[in-house]
Amino acid sequence: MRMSAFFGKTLREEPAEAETSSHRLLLKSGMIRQVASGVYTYMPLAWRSLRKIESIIRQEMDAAGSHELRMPALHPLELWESTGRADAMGQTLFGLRDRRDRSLVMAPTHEEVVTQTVKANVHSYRDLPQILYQIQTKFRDEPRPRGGLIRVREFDMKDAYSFDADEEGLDRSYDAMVQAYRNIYRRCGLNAVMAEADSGAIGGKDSHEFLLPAESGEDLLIHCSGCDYAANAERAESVKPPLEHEEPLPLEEIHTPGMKTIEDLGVHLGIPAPKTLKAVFYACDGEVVFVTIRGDLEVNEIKLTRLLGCRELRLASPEEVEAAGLVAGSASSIGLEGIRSIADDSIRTGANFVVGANRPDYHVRNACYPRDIQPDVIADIAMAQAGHACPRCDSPLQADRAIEVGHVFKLGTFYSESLEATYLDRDGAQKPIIMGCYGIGVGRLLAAAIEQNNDEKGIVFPDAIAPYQVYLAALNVDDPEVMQAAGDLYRQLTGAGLETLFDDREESAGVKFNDADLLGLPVRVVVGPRGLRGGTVELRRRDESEGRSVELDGVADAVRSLLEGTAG
RNA sequence: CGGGGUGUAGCGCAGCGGCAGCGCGCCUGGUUUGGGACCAGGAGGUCGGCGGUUCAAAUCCGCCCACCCCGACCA
Repeated sequence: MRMSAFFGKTLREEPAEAETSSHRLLLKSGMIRQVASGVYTYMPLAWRSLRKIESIIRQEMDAAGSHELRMPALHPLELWESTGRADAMGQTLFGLRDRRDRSLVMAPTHEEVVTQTVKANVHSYRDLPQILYQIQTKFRDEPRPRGGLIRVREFDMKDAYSFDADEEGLDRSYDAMVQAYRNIYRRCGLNAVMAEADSGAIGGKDSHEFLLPAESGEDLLIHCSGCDYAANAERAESVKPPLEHEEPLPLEEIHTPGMKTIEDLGVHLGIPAPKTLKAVFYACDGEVVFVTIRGDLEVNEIKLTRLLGCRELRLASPEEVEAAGLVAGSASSIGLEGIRSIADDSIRTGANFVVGANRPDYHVRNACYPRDIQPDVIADIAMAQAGHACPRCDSPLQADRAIEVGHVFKLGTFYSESLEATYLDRDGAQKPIIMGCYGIGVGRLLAAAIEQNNDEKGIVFPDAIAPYQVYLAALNVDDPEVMQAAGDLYRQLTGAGLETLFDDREESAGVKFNDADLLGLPVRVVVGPRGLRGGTVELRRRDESEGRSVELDGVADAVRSLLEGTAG
């Protein structure tokens, strides 16, 4: 493609609204343009890159035995009501009405429709297993779109669904998808980490996310420095730092005027956070629940929600706390009655904790479990933190922000039971089909790739997903020799099957070098009078600091060798 | 939904009661040409919208809308 005829321009100034690097670079390179909050036009450069990602995804999904189909984006609301997800999705679901006042939704995902489709086409164990996928536009009215393509309201997703007769079959389908996902990320040049993930309200036995470490990520990846344990912080387990063994001492009340936080106690009494127990009050579907956890730990609300089996969990309001007879800032579960009491298992790790005295401005020393504190339930409800020990191998855990670029999920029979998608087994018994689902956000993958591959000058595209492979820059377009040589090279490169963006614009050398760096195509070829005097041009990989001189007639071969090994 | 912020030319911004501005980009001509060149001339605006105050509103007041950031939320 000749840049003189290309559609789309790079920006000289930094886009004002962009904070994350991928958002900034996508805008500055002219790859995307915002239409509304969380809604973007993909310009030709971005679209080429996205199509390459899609192509890799298709190849790997097909190789895994999955079949591509295409489902609609417009669904009848009734279908979503039949599984209860119209309520569950809430306002995230985009809705509209047709001319006869029927309610439709813009599909955020396709479990319902695909299950309905399979129900009509699968009747026997002989029809199973099946894995179906599509690459299709999803609509989700996110409360807060952010970070350019990181979180948007309209986006393309590869969503796949597996259908099996039994759990073993589901495990095989799941493993096949996991392997396909690993291949996809590897081929895209990305080192995504497969991490244990929360399996959500529907349950199911396994769920994993593929996380790409990046500063602007919305998720926190907990991973082990010594083994391959990795989990989303929502779900991660850890061995909490132990305390030294102590003999229990008698309870002792202390005056603590104005001290309401663990920090206050530390500053004023010299008590380290792990030697305290803090009280947190939650409203679990409206019921106030008392939660006790060691002072150096944070409550993991996802774990707590699963433990309590509640639908909505939030911090209790001050009014609810007061109505329950609790003293915020000086509460403890000592002598607590009439309120469900949950404690993190960290209360077992030590003795002689400082806790609230259940009256204002007083705390108590030397509280011990189980002598003084008897919660109804003790479980792991703490956030794993960097520095905690790995639950598998005891090495220190690390924590890194990361972007979720894929999610795989063993669904079980929730949808097949709701929609009565059954099959007859060998014995003639009717059984619900066992499902899994598997998603990759295509645009988010592009954003994450840029997030992970850039420098102060611009994007450094992984070879396989770069919009073009070669940036061919002619430095002096008014010089007939230069243009002749550049034109010949353009034909040589494209003739050799190399995707080449030919910068034949009437711009200064500096502009072209800067745009080349900004766009981040893997190989840059520079044609200028200086090199031509010796019959050479300069080749340089975007991810290397040194270029090399190459004779004119060997450029295509030289470019190919620079791309080898990483080209998709 | 709570908190913070921003809306003025394609992009980045100044102006904050009295003629609509600057830089970049864009167009024309010329000179340049290996890391965002220079000179001259030019085009481009419902100042987010509606209403109010005023002789006079981009500017003051009110309401609304849009967008960004933090949080909540995110099967």
